[in-house]
Formats: sequence, C-alpha cells, structure tokens
Amino acid sequence: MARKPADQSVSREDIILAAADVLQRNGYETTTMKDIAAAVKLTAASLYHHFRNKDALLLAVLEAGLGRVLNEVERVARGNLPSEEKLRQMIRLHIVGLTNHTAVGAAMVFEIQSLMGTKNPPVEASEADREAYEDFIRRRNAFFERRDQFEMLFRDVIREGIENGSFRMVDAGIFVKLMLGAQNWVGVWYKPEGRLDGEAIAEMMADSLLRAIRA
Amino acid sequence: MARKPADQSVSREDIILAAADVLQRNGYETTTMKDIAAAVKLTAASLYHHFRNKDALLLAVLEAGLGRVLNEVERVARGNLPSEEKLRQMIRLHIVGLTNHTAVGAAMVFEIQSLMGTKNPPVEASEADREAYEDFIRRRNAFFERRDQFEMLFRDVIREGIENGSFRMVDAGIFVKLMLGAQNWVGVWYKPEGRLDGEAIAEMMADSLLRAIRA
DNA sequence: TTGATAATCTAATGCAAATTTGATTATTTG
DNA sequence: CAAATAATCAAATTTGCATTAGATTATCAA
Repeated sequence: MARKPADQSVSREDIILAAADVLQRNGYETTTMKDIAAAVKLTAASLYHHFRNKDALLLAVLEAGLGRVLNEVERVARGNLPSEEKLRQMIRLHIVGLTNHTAVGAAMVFEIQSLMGTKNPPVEASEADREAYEDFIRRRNAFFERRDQFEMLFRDVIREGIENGSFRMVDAGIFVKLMLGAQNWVGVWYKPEGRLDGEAIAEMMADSLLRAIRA
Repeated sequence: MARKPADQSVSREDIILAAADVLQRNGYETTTMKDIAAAVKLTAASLYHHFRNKDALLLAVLEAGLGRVLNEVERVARGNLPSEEKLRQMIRLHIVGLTNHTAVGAAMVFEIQSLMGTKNPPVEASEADREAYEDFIRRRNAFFERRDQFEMLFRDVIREGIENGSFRMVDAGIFVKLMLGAQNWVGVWYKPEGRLDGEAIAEMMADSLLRAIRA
C-alpha cells in the first residue's frame, strides 16, 4: 500500500486556499473537516496537525482574505491622491480582490457570522484547552478590529472628501455601509464564467458610487 | 405535573416568527430545533407536528420574509409613478421591511446559502420520504424564482427609466446588484437600538442610489 | 548514522442534535 | 356524548461529525 508516492507535503497555505474554496460552496457548518481534507488529499485527522480545530481554520481563511485586500486598500487610503480618485481606487481594489478569490470573498460575507456565535465558554477545561480558547478569542477580536479598520479607511476618505469639497454632505457612516454592502455583495453573486470580469464590474460600480457622492 | 395550564396552542405562524428571531442570532446550522422550540415553549418533538423537518421550517421562514416585501414592492413596481419616484418607493419598502423584521432580514442574507447545498439526494428512501424530498425541492425552487422575480422588478424599473430618459445609461443588471447589495446589507448591520431608524436609513440610501442613476 | 521532529494515517471516542416512537391530553364535530 | 383528530410530551434512536489516540513514515540537523 504505497503511501505518499513523491508528493510534496501540504502547507498551511494550501489548506487555507482549499478550505476557502470548499467553504464557499457549502458554508461553514455544512462543510466537514473531511471535505476540506479531501480537497488537499489528506485525512481529516491530518488537518489537526496544522490547525488546532475547525474554528481556527475558518479564522485563518478569513484572516488571509481580509489581509490581502486590507493592505492594498490601506496604501491607497494613506496616499495623497485627490479624494475622488482615491476612493475610486479603493473600490476597485476591493471588488477586484473579491472576484479574484471568489472563495474567500463569499466566506467573508457568510461565514463571519459563524465566528460571532457565543462559543461555549471554557467550563471545566484543561489548562491547555483554556489557553487555546483564549488564543482563539484574541485572534478573533483582532480580526474584527481589522475589519473595522477596513471600514474606517473608507469612512475617513469620505470625510476628507466632504471637507475639501469634493464630495457632497452625507452621513459618512451610512454611505460607507451602502458602499461596502454593494461591494461585498459582489463576492456573493460573482461567477468567473459570467458576462463581465472583475475589472469591468469594479469600473461600473465605482462610477455609480462616485456619482452618488460627488458634490 | 399540571401541563398546559390554559395557554392557547401554538400556530405555525408563531413558530415561524420565533424561529426567524432565533435564527437571526445564531444562524441556521447552529440553531437547534430545541432552541426554536424553547422560544415558543414547546419541545423539539412538537415542532415536527408543524413542519416536516428543519429545512422545511427554514424555508417557511424565508418564504414569509420574502413574501411580505415582495408584494409591497410589486404593487409599486406595477403602478405608474414616474420612474424616479417609483424606484425610491421600492428602495424604501425593501429597507424598511428589513429593519422591521431584522430576524428575517439577516436570515434572507445568510441562510439562503443553507438551502442551496446539494442536499444529499434520496438514495434508498421510503415512498413517503421521496415525496417529502421532492416537495421540498419544489418549494425551494419556487422560492428562488420569487427571489429572482424580486430582482427583476428592480431591473425593469431601471430599464424603463433609462428608456424614458429619467435615468442615465447603465448596465441595469450590474446596477441592480449594486442596489440590492447595499439594501440587503442593511439587514446584516442594522440594530434597532442604533442611531438611526429604518425610515431614516432608507431615506438616505434612496437619495444616494437615485443620485447614482439619475440622468 | 541517528535521533528528533514533522506529517500523515487508521481506528477509536464522544457527543450533540435531528428525527422517531409511542403515549397522553385537548379540541372538534357529527 | 363519543369518536376522531390535533397538539403536545418524554424517552429512545440514530447518525454525522469533530476531535483524540496511537501508530507509521518522512525529513532534517548534527
């Protein structure tokens, strides 16, 4: 029963990507560890060598997804383009990021909810378990903070634009929700084989959103 | 052990409303039948008197949620207000509908996914089981159709507006996705105790969206 | 080499939750 | 009223996973 012919061993990264993919199709709760394992030709048990448990794996998927986009968007937000151009770039980066990794995109929308559940606290648990639990909570909160940061980047650019007269007076909080809703939603309905590619969609949406806020 | 003092018996409707509520907090997969039952002071077993199974219950929740809003929006869409006013009303009805029933609102976004999974086909099942399964599939497809109908109502109004010169030339399909993304998203972040009520949010969003599409 | 560590596997274990079964109690209706 | 039907319950039953245990095999470093 020749096992492991000459393959490379599977990396954490491999698993995250594959998991995102499977997760997208099935959703967190209905995706089994076995499903994910199969996607990288491992057994479920083997996954535990790379991740403490299922939640930790989900979190890693989400972190990966957010991280990539957040960095790019942040660079633009901190730069000093005119407000309108800045916002346009940010929108494009977000949408194209989602369409390039549809798996992570949908996960970002749907699975975040799974993280929020009041994970049964650590009643009667070993030292190590308690530690693992706290670690998870820490990471989870960090993730949410980064997500809020993301939202804040948009909000700040909008405020800035209002101040310098590029944008009309709007409730920046609400307008950001509107934008992010529209943008996140792309991750839900976008299909690579569809009529338009990510760039084209981003282009159109940026046009519409800017028109909505231009002074 | 006096059971059932003098309460009225629980209706299908009661269960649907309570379920929507519980579902919102926990999500479909993590909400147990027991949780839902508790919300109407029944035992899990009793729920099976009202619904074939958990999926059927979820579907009923979603049908109820969509149905309410769809009817209202449809009436406006079929009416003959000027395009801009028509679209404004539709947006408002949708958003206010979501904020009034936050439970169903979030479910509409998050739980639909649970319906899509390729429900293990009916291998080796009794006659009755097969029938139940087919019934479920039928209802599920009907639900998706109605949801598409909803999207189409918006698309048609946009096309109409473009033709009569009220709206600028846009890709109606994409613009609808943008709108519905923004609107559905409200169901995700809205909190009744928040700074603004549903009406106010709907108002602002309608303003922005109309500005985006106005000729 | 050789020992340590990493990666993987097969085979349990354990448990939470959906669903069934088989009563019991309420409510209609003929 | 009496029988049928509806609504409910407590107590199994079942099952599908997540997770653990205990090997086995691969890889790397000294």
